[in-house]
Amino acid sequence: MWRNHAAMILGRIISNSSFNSSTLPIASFLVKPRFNFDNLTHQIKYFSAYPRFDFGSIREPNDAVALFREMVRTQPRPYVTVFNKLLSVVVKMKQYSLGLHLFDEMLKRNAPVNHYTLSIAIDGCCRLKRPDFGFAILGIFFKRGYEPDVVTFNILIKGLLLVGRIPEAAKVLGKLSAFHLCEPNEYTYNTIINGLCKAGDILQAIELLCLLEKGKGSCKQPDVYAYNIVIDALCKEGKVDEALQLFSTLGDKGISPNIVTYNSIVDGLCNHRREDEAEDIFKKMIVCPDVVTCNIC
DNA sequence: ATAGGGTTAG
Repeated sequence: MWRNHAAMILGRIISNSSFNSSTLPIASFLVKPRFNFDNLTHQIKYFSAYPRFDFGSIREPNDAVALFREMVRTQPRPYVTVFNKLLSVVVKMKQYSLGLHLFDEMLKRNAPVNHYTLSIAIDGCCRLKRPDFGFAILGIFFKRGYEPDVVTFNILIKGLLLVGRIPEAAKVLGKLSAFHLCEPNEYTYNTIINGLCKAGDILQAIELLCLLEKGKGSCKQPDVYAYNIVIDALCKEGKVDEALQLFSTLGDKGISPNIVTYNSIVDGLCNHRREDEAEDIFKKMIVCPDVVTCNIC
């Protein structure tokens, strides 16, 4: 939908003005290769007793399993970061069950595990819509003497929101400070703002946003992510004027809209037959890179 | 020392 809108608006702009594409600089030609010490690092790695594993070659789940088997029988055993990297690759492939299976194998085989590993595993549970399993893994933290941090709790809160357990997510947020578990950060609040919006409760999301703007919630001012979430939700709800209103206040708040902000606004306007306004916004958007371009020249 | 979390669209 957005591509069609963008193409249409671009067509309008190009037919109304004269852009000169020949002035675009090719900055990379100006950058001469220089000596750097990366080669040295590479040599150290090359001669290291610890084998490298090529995670870039993983194309399908079976590749990950093969690499995992190789890793568990390699001596000396690869670092915990290497296992974490593999788990993370599997989760990014959306192979959550496989990721949890490998995590289970790691525990059984006494492979190295730390709080990163546990957080990745909890993320896998949450994405499978089983935050309860995630909380079970939280138990392993305490059993092994690791401390969950704000990232761990953000993952769990997101997991609860994903299955619509909003009151429990709010309860967890409250306990973070009450039990001195960790200090919520911008990720925490943005996760909750997003959860509220996706559940259709934009009003409560805006309420939280305003609370944060007033400096409550012991958090920094809301960032561009927070505003993007609410602006997009308003647009999708058909409240495009409210979205525009919020959008127009960003400058005063010291927030630079980014490509996501513009995409949501332009899409919202076009979906309500307000192409002229979309075109104005679109023009403002493409002025920004021109400034950088001129500086390079 | 190849590690974990938040936004749109496709």
